[in-house]
Amino acid sequence: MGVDLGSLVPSRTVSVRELSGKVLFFDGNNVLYQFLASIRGRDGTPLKDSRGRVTSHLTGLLYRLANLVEGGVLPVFVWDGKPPEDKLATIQERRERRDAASKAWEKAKEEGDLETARVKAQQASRLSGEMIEQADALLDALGVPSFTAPSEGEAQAALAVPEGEGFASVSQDYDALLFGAPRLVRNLTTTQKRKLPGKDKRVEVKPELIRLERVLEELALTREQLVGVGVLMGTDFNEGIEGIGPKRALDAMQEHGTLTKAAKALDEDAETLELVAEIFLEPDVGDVPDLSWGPVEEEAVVDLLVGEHSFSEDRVRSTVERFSSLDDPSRQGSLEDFF
DNA sequence: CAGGTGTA
DNA sequence: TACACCTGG
Repeated sequence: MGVDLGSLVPSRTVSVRELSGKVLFFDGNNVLYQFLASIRGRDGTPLKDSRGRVTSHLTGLLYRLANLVEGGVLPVFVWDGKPPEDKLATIQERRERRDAASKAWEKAKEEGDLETARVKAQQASRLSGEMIEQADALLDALGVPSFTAPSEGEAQAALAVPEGEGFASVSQDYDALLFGAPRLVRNLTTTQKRKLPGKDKRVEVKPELIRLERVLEELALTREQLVGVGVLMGTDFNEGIEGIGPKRALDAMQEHGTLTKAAKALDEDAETLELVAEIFLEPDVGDVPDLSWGPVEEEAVVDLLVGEHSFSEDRVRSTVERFSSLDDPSRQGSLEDFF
């Protein structure tokens, strides 16, 4: 998922406390997918309500947001609209991979191989339109604003982030940087521990802040060149080149300056790669609507989570209390008015 | 993922 | 108090 820039980009750890009072634009689909893939029982089965419908995305959203809002964060969720045409081939491949994982999961479960079952179950995760609707209804009841992007939520979130320290994108994917997000927060959890993929163990992961300006400075690249690095390595929209990882992609862009020249030097189809670069450099985004936080509608949250999805009422009510900081009426209107 | 509980 | 383990839904 996303472009693997981790080994190249400089970052600093950041605490939730430091993010207090800041407006964070969440890549909603990315965040829900993380919950769906990680909030699971021992054999890899996600949490479900009494009717058998998956609830991992709702559990994750409720508790994650409770911590952040309690810490003073002002969240905004951005959902994916229509996938870009260019992405269709990749999406098709992904569907095939998921189907294969799904079959392997069933097989591993039959054979009692729990570890493999868990891994395959995660790979089989899929986020449905219904899950997004449920999550959006929950946000609405909690007083957290959301909107849908024309296309990629990641791109919309990245470009919605104004200049200024009061704002950042939130996603696990480095793609946000290619789309031009001035600041990106990754690993935004409160307990600083995260389950290792596949293992039933947790490892310390601290939230980190990445500044695009700093990345470009450090790597001595323009944003166009950074996109070139990503495209050479492979993104959600293209496969990448065999034998080219972060190091060689960076070297190639530093040496040749443009993606076209680097591609030619590597004997690759420059035209196709430039088309992929265009997705990042000319993303399909729209205007950011006026945003407002609160009030928190406790009864609506209870109806949804307890009535509809079998959550425990006591737990829900006490968690909803933690959203009270959003009831401040000064937090309504357009973004420029906040700071 | 995050909170709660058991154990030393 | 610290941390491994379990549950939630």
